[in-house]
Amino acid sequence: METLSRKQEIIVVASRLFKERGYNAVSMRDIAQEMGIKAASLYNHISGKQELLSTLILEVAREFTFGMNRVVKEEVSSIEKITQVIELHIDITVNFSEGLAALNNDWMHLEATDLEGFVKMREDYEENFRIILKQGIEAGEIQSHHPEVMLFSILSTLRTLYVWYQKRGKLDVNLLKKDMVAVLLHGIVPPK
Amino acid sequence: METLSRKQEIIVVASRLFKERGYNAVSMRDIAQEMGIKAASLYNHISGKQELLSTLILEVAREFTFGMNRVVKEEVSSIEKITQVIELHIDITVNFSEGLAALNNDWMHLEATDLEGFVKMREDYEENFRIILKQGIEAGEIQSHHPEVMLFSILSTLRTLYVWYQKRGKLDVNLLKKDMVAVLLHGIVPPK
DNA sequence: GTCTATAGGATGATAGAC
DNA sequence: GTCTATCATCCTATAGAC
Repeated sequence: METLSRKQEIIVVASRLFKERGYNAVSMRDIAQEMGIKAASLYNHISGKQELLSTLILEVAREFTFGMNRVVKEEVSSIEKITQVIELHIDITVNFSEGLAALNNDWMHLEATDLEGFVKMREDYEENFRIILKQGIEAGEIQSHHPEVMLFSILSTLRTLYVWYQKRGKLDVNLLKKDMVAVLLHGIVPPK
Repeated sequence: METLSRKQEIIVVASRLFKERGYNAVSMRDIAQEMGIKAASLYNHISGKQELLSTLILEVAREFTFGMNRVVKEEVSSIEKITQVIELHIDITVNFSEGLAALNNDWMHLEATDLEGFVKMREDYEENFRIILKQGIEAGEIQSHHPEVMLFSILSTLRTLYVWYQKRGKLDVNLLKKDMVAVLLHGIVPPK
């Protein structure tokens, strides 16, 4: 239990450095120095640098997969599902903001087996989102624009949220959800 | 003139690799191998790895600064200015997509003097965009949501466009502009 | 759990031959 | 303009003492 706590501490430090400089620009010495120990000591708690990356990324990826699967099963309108997806992203941003940086920027540095699993989860996630949008279009709840443009537009906003959320002082989460849903669903131009 | 062409060739190869793996995961040996020469030979054309990064990033950053300054001077409505900014991003995405990856992901690896200049340009750019939004709100052209949410939402979509533009087969640029403006300005929900 | 010492290899860059 | 050879430094990771 003591080692588990120490391991977690390493992961927290590593995630902060990965976020600031990227996986490849952070050395084991950097992480160790930040903790006040020597690099060799890290290996008593973790198997290597790769473990840090995959732990960080896969934990967050599973949150997304789990959350999306929950939303898909709901028996509500497409608009309501999209609202819930937006809220899911904001919740994950608030709770896993450090891991999100690794997931967004360093996923390609995962080792082969982890990479494969990650890409699969990501594709499934996008496909579920795509289906929700298409169902909304069929039901007349959503504009019949090219669904890919909408999917991409919403997803890139939500995926980058972690960068911006920390730069501003931590905002009220419920207010942020409300504003974000409004802007992403209805745009910035008032109705005529 | 011959050397200039060779130099350009190196930059093209480097930008592709940087985009795929990130600046720190690409070695001079990787770049050289891709060109069929040895790493040492690269130094006849460029001063070092840093020059490749700063050349790529600053070229694109200047395009943004130049384009934004042009839009700001126009005597048109705020909505029209935002439309022009969206089109500016799409034009740059189409013409400088490789450099955009470096700008988005590896700007923090610029050396001190270049980094300073880049951050300044980026802040000025955002501030100009912010002013356009605020003017639009005052004029009643734009919803009075928190301007930061709108700014962030639009900018993160536009900044990530390069990832998505290449994944799909190259789309018709004018159609993309039209769809993008529609989604970003009016959202995805049809007017009641 | 942390240390020192070190293996074994990659990295950016230079010197000098051709 | 490209090569070989090489330097000095950094990297991840291991072995073994305390």
